[in-house]
Amino acid sequence: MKRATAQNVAMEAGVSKWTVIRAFTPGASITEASKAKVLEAAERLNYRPNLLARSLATNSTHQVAVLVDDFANPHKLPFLEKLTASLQAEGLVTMLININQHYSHVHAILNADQRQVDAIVLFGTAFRDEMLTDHKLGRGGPPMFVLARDSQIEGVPAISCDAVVAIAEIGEHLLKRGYRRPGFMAGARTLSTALGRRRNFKEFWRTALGVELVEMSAERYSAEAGAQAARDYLSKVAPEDRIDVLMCENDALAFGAMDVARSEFGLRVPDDLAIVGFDNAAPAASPAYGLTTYEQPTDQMVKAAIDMILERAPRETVNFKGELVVRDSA
Amino acid sequence: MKRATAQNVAMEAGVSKWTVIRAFTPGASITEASKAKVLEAAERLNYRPNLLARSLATNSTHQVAVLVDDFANPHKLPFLEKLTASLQAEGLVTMLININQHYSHVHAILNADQRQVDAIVLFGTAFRDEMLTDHKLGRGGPPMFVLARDSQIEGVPAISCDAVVAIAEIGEHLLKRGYRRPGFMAGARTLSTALGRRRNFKEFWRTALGVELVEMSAERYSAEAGAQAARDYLSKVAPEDRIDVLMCENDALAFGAMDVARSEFGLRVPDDLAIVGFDNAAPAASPAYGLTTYEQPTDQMVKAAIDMILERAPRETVNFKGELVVRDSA
DNA sequence: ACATTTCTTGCTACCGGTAGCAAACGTGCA
DNA sequence: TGCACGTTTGCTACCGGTAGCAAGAAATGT
Repeated sequence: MKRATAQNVAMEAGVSKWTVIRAFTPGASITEASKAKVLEAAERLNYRPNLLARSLATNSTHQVAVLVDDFANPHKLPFLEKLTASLQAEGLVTMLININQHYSHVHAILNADQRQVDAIVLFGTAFRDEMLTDHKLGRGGPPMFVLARDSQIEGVPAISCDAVVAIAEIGEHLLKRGYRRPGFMAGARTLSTALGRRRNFKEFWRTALGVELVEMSAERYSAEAGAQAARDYLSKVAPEDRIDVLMCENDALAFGAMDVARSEFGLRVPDDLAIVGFDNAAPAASPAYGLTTYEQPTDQMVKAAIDMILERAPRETVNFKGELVVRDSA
Repeated sequence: MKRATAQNVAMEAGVSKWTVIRAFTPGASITEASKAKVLEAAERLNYRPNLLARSLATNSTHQVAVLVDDFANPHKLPFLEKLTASLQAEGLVTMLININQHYSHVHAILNADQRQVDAIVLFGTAFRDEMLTDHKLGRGGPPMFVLARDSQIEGVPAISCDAVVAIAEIGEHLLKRGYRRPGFMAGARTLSTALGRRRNFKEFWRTALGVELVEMSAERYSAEAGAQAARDYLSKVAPEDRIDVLMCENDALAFGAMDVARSEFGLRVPDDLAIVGFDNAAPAASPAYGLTTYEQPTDQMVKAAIDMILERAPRETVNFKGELVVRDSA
């Protein structure tokens, strides 16, 4: 059984289809009498307006594509929750696109564009800027934004947490606590994102103490990859030559590293090895980890992204200051 | 600048718009010559077909609404990853809808329906069956499915993990390990879902040992709520009167309970209190928790859901057997 | 009572595609 | 050269709404 259209309701109510539309358009010019008549007929036929047809006519879908490529990061879930809730509060709906080996960013952007989304939010880490600059959508394409990562892409503003300030805060804290042999674990060696935090952290120690950073790289941004990278390092380097504090590019890596340090190498955290993460993912707060980490100002970031999408704010890169969360691990 | 339409390309290439459409329709009847001509003109104008218009004409959007209401459960993320990836592999796109206090199931279903989605997947826990039975979409509405939960709703098949078998397996394991004073922590006392696992578990112990289950309820399905529920119980009951094993309705609750038991009450897990979860969320595998839990057959479930959506399988409730994952906690 | 203003209703045209029929085209064969 | 046939192309009608104009109805003023 096909669904009822405005035309069907119109016939049922004995009016024209435009009167039916008006009955469903808030603030439209229509008498109470005909509105009631239409609404009753609509009820009888179980009429629900077709938003697809409306979108086609109004040239606006109220849909926002959100591209996610690192589901391994547990922090994605609460962030996604806030993002979807805030979008919905503005009458926007989320098209969630999973970027993976079988579904590239370019593919996703093309698809989202053809579905006439109002905006595309790149909410991930694993893409290279070149991917996107190569593929300009040209005229009429939806505006794009990068969320929770920086971006050098021309015409694609980024909404992110201020990495310079964050790293400086973390560095100062570690310095004050007396750590002197720092290490850094990056999540994916090839990405320009990784370079940001790493470079800042490296620079910090060089300037502060003239000390060189020990660098290691995990294959991906996951606890398993972090565990493996830590295992590689710890089994290679003798206890007396080891770093005394490890900064991980995100919490997922930190959890893996801490697990390995404690259970496979019998190290005490923070006494033998201090660990710092980034994101303040849920398990970080648990006494099982007690991870010192850095919390991104997700509320502000989400708000800023939505303001840009709705053109309530200028579409330009913005940074927000996050907050250092000190716990037991460092 | 507005985007180019088939009509624009047609004029540019000196053909009719239908020929342009054919150039973009695989297998359509068109000569190589005109196809090349059209494609070249399309390239010049940067033409991309409008899927909205196509959806309106073909009456199929290739969009599936996925309603999620428990973002607090870390297990949702990998599950969502699989679901979106599999949908995309079939050419379907995910409309992610966040159900919360400000956005009800009914609201979400109405919206998804008006956007003409091809199917609606209820991927959550917090809804009551009545909510949905009350609100039948009537003729022409998209098919609905319940994923990872059971459902008694008429006409809404459920794809879930067999709770009876799961609870029996867990019970047998605990019995064999010698636990005799069982407790159960539910995530939300009011929901019928909760009743399933709880009832089965209760029944199991009653039948096996004639023992009564100690029941407790958390406010929500989150680590914090689990922690609070455990705190309430442990501070109320003297050590000698306590349960010796606690089955939690999901891992998130178990993590919170374990944290509290160990760090606030100095209990050893599993010696003083054994703990079992459900879902096999990522942190369960970590040595920090080593949680004995039950893994749902997510791959099978996702596949089954998609087969039903695409009508490759009959649309009827199915159950799949999961797997007990024994670790240190029980 | 009649002119004028305002509100309500119906209309045409349009959004950008798809479906399927009919005409135009090119080709093979007698 | 003429005819039948299959292929290619263009056409009308349609999907279900929106925009904005114009005619008709009702309310207001004098």
